[in-house]
Amino acid sequence: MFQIGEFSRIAQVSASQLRNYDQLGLFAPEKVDPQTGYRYYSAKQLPQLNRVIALKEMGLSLAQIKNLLENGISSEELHGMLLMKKAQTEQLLQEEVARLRYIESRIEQINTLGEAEDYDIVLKSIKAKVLLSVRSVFPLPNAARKLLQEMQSVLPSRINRRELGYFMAVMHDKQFSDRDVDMELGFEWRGQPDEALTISLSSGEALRLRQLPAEAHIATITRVGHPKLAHRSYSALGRWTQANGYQFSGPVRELFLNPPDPQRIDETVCEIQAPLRSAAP
Amino acid sequence: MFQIGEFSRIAQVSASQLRNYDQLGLFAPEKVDPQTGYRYYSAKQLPQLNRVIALKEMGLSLAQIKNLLENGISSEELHGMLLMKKAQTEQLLQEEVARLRYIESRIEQINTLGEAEDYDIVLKSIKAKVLLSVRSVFPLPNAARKLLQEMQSVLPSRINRRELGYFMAVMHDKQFSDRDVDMELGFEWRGQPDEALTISLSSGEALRLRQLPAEAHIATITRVGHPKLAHRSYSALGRWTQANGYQFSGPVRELFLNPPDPQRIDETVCEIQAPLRSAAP
DNA sequence: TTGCTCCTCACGTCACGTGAGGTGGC
DNA sequence: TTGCTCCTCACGTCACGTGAGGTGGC
Repeated sequence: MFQIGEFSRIAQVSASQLRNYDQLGLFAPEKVDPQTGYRYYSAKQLPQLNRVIALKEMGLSLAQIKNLLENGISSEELHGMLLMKKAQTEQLLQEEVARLRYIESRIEQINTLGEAEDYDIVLKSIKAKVLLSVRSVFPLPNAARKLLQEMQSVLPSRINRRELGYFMAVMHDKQFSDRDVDMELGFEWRGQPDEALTISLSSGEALRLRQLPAEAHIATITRVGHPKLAHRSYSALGRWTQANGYQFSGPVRELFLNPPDPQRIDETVCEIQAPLRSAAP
Repeated sequence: MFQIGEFSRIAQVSASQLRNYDQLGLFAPEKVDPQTGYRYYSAKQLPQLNRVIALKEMGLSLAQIKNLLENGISSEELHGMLLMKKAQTEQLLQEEVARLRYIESRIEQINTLGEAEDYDIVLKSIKAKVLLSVRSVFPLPNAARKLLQEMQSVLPSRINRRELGYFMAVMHDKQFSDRDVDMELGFEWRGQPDEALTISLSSGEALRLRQLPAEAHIATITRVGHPKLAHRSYSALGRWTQANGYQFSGPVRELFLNPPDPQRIDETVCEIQAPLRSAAP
């Protein structure tokens, strides 16, 4: 018979772990001295303890292990549990790989720029949404600004303010440019979907409801300042996307948390959202 | 200004997280209503929050992030921290890979045997130790047993019992067999190292102190029963080692927790220890 | 008698999540 | 007035590690 200390040295399991397992009813000493409370373990118990350790090694929780040992699980059930655990572990592994790439991309950033970027890129996901928008090709940035102004003056008389969300732009061009931009402009729509809804504008175009699909992985960067400086954020997004093993997979969106106000254009806050997919390895 | 709920939706950070960050002094709302305690955040704060999220994503703790933000860390320091974090993450990644292999080997086990093994393999590490031992080629298992008996009768008169640890065997053969086995037999030595110590045996051989090196990675299996059935454990070790991406890297050891007693030979408890190295990929 | 080992609480860890019980703004 | 959102505690999570304060065996 071994005292807890000797047994813990043999099994390479701490004494506090052994006491813990005893208390949880997971693995009890063969004998406990009723006078002193001393726990005594036998060598024969080692295989039993090793089973606990092995199951723990596979990432099962102590509660799961207890359940499993008490109910004398069948091979099929264990097989099923292990398959599930395998999937979870593969997921975790992916996350660690992503984390590692993330760190490497930051190190790379410092190595090339001499410092970190002003704004940080964060991975998110977004649900499908409906936009009340118009799509058009804008020869110059000014044309887009005029359209927004018209929307802001026309909409309040036609629409309940509470049905509108944030102002958004969807960039349908593959290349970043500020000339002849194919862009969709509008507001998130929080009201009932109504296919017939049409709001005509002076240009002859009209705002209509359009779908924006959900995206499981988007890279976002939220920046403060004049929209004409957005290209820096775009190039940061591009570098990040490549360094983290992704590719752009759809039109980039801009979500304006502070709508661009001509009076306070330098305080514009905009989240650029780039849908991603994993790059082919 | 946004209330906490709206801000949490925009940033995709839970409200309880935001309250937590506020309390920790990590990221505070721009304004707090003194009457109601309501927290109000501005859109301009998003980049600041994103910095916290980005650092968290890289696996830094909130305490580290706070420290880093408060002391306005330099690029060099950040670079250093990231390199360290990278090493840690690579380590974690390795562990996840090992865990995954471990799970896969168990699934494989069930697939081929129809059930799990009786005994579980556990990875450990061991320190260097000294053995009071004799090395010899034993034609038959019986010869080894006789040697052990002689040691047990001779040693008590020559050595203080407290200087001896467990009985061990070191298998110097590459192949598992029970004929003409090149084996080292002896006891762990807990006393002072003394090169001159020599205990002669009737065979003409002598027990001497010998070094056993430390091993960072050993696969162990602890089994109960007659030593002649050990080959099952050896083949389990072999399968496991291959499935988990290792190779044997040195002589296998057997540690007898219950010394083999002819009267109770079926109660022998023995831990088989196989030193490992990573298999070339 | 002196170490050594063991015992049982109780609390800390880490980053939140989840109520309970209550209040402010449209 | 009715929801809705917010507030502050306080406690739970998970698997131990770390004392404090005390006792048993050679």
